[in-house]
Amino acid sequence: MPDYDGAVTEATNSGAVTSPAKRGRGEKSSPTIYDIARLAGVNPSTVSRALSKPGRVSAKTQKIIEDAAEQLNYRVNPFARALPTGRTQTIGLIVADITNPTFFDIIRGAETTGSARDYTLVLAESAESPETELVAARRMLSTVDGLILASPRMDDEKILALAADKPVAVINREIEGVPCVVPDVNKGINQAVRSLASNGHQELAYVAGPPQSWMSSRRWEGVQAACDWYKLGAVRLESSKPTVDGGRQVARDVLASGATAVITYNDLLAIGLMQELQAAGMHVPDQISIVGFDDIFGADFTTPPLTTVRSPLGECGSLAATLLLDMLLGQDGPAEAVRVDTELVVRGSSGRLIA
Amino acid sequence: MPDYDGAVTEATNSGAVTSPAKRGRGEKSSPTIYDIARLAGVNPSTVSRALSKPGRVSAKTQKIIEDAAEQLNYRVNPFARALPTGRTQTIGLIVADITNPTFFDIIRGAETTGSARDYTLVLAESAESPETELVAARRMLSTVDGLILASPRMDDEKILALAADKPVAVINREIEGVPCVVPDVNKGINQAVRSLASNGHQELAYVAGPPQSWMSSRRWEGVQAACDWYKLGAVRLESSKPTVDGGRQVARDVLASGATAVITYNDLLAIGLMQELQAAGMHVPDQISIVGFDDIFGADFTTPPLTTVRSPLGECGSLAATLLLDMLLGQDGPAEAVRVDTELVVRGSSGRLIA
DNA sequence: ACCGATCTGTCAACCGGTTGCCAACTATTG
DNA sequence: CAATAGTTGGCAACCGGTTGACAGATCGGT
Repeated sequence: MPDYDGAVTEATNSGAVTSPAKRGRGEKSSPTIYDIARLAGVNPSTVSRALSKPGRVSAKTQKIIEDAAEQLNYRVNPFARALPTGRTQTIGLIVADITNPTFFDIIRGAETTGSARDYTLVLAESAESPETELVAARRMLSTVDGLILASPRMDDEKILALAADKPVAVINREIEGVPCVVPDVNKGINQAVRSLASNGHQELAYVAGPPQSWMSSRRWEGVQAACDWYKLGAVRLESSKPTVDGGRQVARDVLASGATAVITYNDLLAIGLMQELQAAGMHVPDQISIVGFDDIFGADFTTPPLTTVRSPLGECGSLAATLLLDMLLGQDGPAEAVRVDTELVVRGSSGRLIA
Repeated sequence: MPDYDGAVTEATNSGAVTSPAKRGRGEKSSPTIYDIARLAGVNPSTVSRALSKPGRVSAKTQKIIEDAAEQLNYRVNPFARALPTGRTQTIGLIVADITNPTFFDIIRGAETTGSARDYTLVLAESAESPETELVAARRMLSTVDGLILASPRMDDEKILALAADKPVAVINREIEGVPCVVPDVNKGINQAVRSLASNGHQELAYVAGPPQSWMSSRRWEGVQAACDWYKLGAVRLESSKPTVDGGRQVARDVLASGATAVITYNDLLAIGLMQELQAAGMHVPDQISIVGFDDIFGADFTTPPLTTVRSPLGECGSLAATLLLDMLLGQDGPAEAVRVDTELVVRGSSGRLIA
């Protein structure tokens, strides 16, 4: 069965190198259902039904219309369809930072899942700013069928307001009444802290992420709880930004804290921190152990390779897209957050403390 | 002056957690120019002109209408606007692989430049397949005002066919009649080969990228020319895919080639190659020097950090977007490809050959 | 005060689909 | 064979802006 939402056929264009055909009136613009109707000898509305409402027209007419459509190489005009229906076959995704590898897998997961169900992904970034994020979200909301917010920085109430308008799914944050996909950090954190404790560490530092980050708070809580259990001291340090550079800047505070093990909000911080500590002559992991979060691209390039708590980010993106698309089909979102597992990936940046 | 293309105002929504308002008829859907017209006591067409054709209506009426629009928190319906005009205020970007860091900066560059001129970026990936790329391009073309192809894999003629339809800009490839942004690899390659020659290398291997990659061929040509000049032997090796994994797989061939210096099509290959060679006991750079391409995120995380020929990818994305947007304003594209400079970034993975 | 030029707002058609409603047609059944 | 139920196709209104054509209003110049 041909797919009128994205048919591909060889255009009989012999490589003219003029400027693109202007959309002027009377130009040879793309065929419409009216063209098909004329060719098939039926009413345009019948064509519309044949192409989008399966079963509404008789098999015979259906066939005639489909043949005519194919002959004309017809493709629906998405705007004409969107105008009366509001449906656009697109979903929006807003990430905090396009160049942060953490989001790569989320983007790909959402894109792949969306494509598989004939939805196009529209991407925007918030540059880690709650305001920019809200602007982007509002602008998007009018053009997409639903929205995925990955690690949103704006307030819960803003998100709820958006969700009241169109379906919204959230990754890396839990909000009552909005479908969420959240890595359950406790398992991974417990593994990490246990591993550090068994390697002789007694004082641990957590380098936090952006203050608006819900996930950063959860991770800190998880670290505190695990440290309590394993009888480690835990101190929280702030970072200026959740990037490699932010990690370098926080190195001073880490040293000053006296901790021998560090868990950072994300891998970028961990990498920057490790670089700076090594530049200052510290030995990782002999003198200080470093554990990151997310297992991003590049985490295993470092020397030593980074120990990290892996979240299945691709799966998060894919799950969020699935949740969203199911909601678009009229299903209710899940009653509570969908949790995915995290796990410790032990590499070389953590290990026995050599006093 | 308020911006009706993306106004943000506090919605007076008190956090109801029901499912999103359905787009049913008669719902409290968003205000239209008809609502404004009624409120302002003018004709809808006047409203339309006031909001989009500066100068066409009197200052007084303009003011009245703008006030009414603001009062109603009006925002244009993009579909209604797109239907008669064809303009959508979006540009499409197709990349070969979303998770390849090479494209991160391109994406961000295009996104930033687009946003600054009130265009939204729509992203798709081709998964390195010419067919998928064409499908994605065709699907996009009907919904965007223009298209950027980053490192396209499809044939020139296909691209020309697309370009005949809507403005297209291309990155990392040169096609007669289509505006292109192309890093001029020769400068960087010359620096690289000279550096390698001066470090005692005599046999060099180039690890090629995907066969459809125009840029891979240019790089190979550049390497050949430079090796000729500096009197080095040059051999070309094929990779299965332009990823870290592909780099690992080609390590065997590199060793078999007897080359003491390797230039790879991109950094991912270089990183994988280096990992595999080191795992096999080789010492980088004492026994073999490795030079990558692009200076992607993470290239400096490796041990030793990667020497690489940097292309200003962010600038490429930004330039391509600028070219495209200028064409949308009616300007002609540049007569020939826009070239940006490349330069060698010397890090630890290349150096003196210790025989 | 008159006249043409310019400005400003209105009318109506249009972009290309979707859909409620109705009439005609087909099939089923008594 | 007629009555009834179920299908199928057509008509026309509608989604929300844009725009060419035009007429009334305004204005400057003489």
